[in-house]
Amino acid sequence: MQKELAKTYDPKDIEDRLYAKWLNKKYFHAEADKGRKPFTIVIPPPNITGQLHMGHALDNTMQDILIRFKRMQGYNALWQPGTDHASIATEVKIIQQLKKEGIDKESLGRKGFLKRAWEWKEEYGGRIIGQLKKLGSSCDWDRERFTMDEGCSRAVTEVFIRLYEKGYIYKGSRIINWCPVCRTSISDAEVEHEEQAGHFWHIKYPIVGSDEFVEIATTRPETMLGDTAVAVHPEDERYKHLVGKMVLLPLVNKEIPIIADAYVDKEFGTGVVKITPAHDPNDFEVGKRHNLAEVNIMNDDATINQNGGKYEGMDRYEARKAIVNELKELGLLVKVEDHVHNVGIHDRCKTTVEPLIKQQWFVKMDELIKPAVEAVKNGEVQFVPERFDKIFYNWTDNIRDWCISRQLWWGHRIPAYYCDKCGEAAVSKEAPEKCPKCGHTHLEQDEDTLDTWFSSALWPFSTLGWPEETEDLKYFYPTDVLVTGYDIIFFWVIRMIFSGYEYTGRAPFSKVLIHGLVRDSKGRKMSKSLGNGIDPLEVIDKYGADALRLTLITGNAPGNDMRFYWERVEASRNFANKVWNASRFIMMNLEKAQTVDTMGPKTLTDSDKWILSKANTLVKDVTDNMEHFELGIAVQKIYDFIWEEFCDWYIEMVKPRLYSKTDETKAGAMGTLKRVLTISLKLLHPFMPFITEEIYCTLKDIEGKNAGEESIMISKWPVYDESLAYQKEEEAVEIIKAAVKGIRNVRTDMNVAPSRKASVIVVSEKEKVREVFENSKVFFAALGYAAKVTVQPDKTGIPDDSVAAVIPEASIYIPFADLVDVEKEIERLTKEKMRLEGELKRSKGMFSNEKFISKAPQAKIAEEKEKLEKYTNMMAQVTQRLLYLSKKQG
RNA sequence: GGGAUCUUAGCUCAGCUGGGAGAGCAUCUGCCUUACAAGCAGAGGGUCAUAGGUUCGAGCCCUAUAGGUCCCACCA
Repeated sequence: MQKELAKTYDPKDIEDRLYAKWLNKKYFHAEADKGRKPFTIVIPPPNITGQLHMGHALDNTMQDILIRFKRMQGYNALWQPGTDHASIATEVKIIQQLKKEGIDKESLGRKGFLKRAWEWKEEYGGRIIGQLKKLGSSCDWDRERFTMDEGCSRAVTEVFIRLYEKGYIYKGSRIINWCPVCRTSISDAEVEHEEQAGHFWHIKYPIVGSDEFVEIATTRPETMLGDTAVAVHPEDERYKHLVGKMVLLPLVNKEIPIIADAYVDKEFGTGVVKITPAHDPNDFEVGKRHNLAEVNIMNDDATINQNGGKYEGMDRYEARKAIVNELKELGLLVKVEDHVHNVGIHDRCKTTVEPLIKQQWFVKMDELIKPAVEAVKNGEVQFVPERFDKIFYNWTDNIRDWCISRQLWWGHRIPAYYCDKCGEAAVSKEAPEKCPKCGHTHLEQDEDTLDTWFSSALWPFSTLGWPEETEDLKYFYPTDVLVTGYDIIFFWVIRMIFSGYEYTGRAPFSKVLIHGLVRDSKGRKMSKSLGNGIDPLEVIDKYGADALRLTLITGNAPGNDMRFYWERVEASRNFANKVWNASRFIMMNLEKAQTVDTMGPKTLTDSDKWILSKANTLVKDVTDNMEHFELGIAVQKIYDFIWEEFCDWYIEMVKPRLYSKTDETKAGAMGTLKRVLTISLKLLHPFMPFITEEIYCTLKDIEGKNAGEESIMISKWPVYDESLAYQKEEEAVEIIKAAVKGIRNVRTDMNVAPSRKASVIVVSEKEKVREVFENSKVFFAALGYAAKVTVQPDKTGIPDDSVAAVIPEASIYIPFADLVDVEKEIERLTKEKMRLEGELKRSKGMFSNEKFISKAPQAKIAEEKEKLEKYTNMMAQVTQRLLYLSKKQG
């Protein structure tokens, strides 16, 4: 430990060293301990492919603040860390890597591919963990987990089997979202919608046995290859007579029926819809209702398959062109309109999703979701801010079954085994020895893996040992808060909630703290393609982790997006520097005092009591804000207190006492400085862990006491102390502050050189006020640039050429013989009078309103009364002085 | 089409259950005062989007309007 603080604050000097110390001392580690109350947060596991971005930095800073706060409050705080295997993201990465080596996935085979993937995980999977450490995250790294580790995998299998046996997991041939680039199915949540400018092609389908046509309009003409009907609304008079007839599907030359279905909107397009059950979710439903054939026309890479006849092998967009051209040649293309429509794209690769019919595994959601909805309704799970429960309901109210199978290799392989001989499917933890139906001994496991969110959904309890009833699970579960961005409520939060209820019978957490996105300075999303991302590590490197953390938290309300500005980081760094230097000042004096031995008894002056009282209130307010997750407000209060009250006022007030050789209250000043600094550091620690630790530890060393406490992060969070509520002293110091401000204003107005001192005469009729000034002369003189301070009850002996600063309780006169221009002084006081007139008007207005007096709460009325008195008093003084001056002037 | 949210100082944003408008940055003025120029002391700048309503009292609650952002939704 260093004996004193370095001259200038350099985060690089301290951050890594302190983090290593914390790790070394095992401060982050938590063990189940029935004697203590737990507080648990599970980290949203970052992808192993991930690099720390601003979103992570914000998310994890918030979690670290909460966990450090609770740890200091005495909770047995566990921040459970880990990473996510991120099936698609990782698989894509590996494929890219292989491609560079000229290897393709298929030729490597499943086994070889997985070997490569695990190697990749070992090499890069820990990268983001190291970055989280740079940020200061106090995760219990001894407990680091991975969604594909043994325990989590066991949980996944367990859940799959339970749901299967309950009938909630089923395999079925349904329409799903297919990504032709990733060659896998994806869930609804993974589809983004994007408005695209497209076309509306109007096509004529000839009616069999007549010369008539029906005209249909489509945005995707290529799908006509898979049409198995044409539909009209049952009550559409225009087409009623056609229902039951057949049309000849052009190009394919197949007869398909005209059916009636209420799904068709009479007003839209031509009122006639082509039905392609295999490539459109709506048409799929219509097809089911009317027993239509499902003709799949596409291969997995979205090229046309053999069902497309001569278009076979063409890409879907090539085929579209070719088909439109041919229709035109045949005279069947009526017109082409511009049309803006929503296109589904895969959120990972931005490829246009193709709806396809495939055999997939699904989770039946309707029953499963019920307890989750109930939990949010009755408040067992609360979103912060509350409004996000609406987003939650919006999703749960329209829930559809969850497609969980993926045609990928990297992930949890589905525990279903198929008999080679009879095709029977068996779902079990281990591969069955023989087919339960025919006894055949050769079974093949399902090729598919599970949606990556299937395992993340179990994260709050799988990481604590579930399905085993471990001590950890019993003690740390349910967790307390989940902190995450609003962008993954659907993917993750909802799935964790229903999973928690289904498998553990309880909500996985009681609070969900939602934050927004960190955008660039222009308000755009940070993205790789725009190249506008800011690397948190670069910020840490330039300004320190504390500055980054402070920047991310200040001025940010839960659920709201924020913009990133370098200027704001700079401001945060400046604050860190402020704290550093104030601490340095205090330590220097503490050290000096001990050697010089001029310390008297620990007498506290008004100003000591004032700052202690302020600090005490701060403790209460900040604690309260933190309990309510108002982190931005909390840190703003700490910031203001430290900079304004503590540094700009208290430290300045205390200087004359420290520098004096005879002041008997010196020891009280020292004690107060140290005490308030300690409180401030503790309150600030969750937000700025490094700098506070460095100062705290150094401070201890100098005094040589409390050697037992070796780190601020395991020190006790301050609590409100009734005995420190010095109401009277607070008021007294506020009077002095007002007087000092008044003098400073007057001096600036008069252009008085800063070096010039003057005597100051304080006039107040009130004895108590005079007493306050007498008691505070030491620092009042220093802050008020006074050579000499006189306090008196009346205006006796005040030179005419004085300027006056008027505060509610007193008038302060400063004689500036050569400087005072009486006319100018009159002008200044007149301005002040006008201001007071305005205040008085407002105040009197309230009291002339009978309803205010009869209906407003007593406290409010008393408050207003006091103000009225103050302004009346000030008004009297200003008016008197003006009168005197103008009389004197003639 | 449904829903959420925002509109507060030049810029970016706070503003807890309604009780005299705040911060950071920027601008202007004066200071290298021995903790800090990454600083100190001051100043200017806002009919809190608009129009109504509730209330003794509205930036805050209600209604409507305008504009922005976002989410959800099967309109071919």
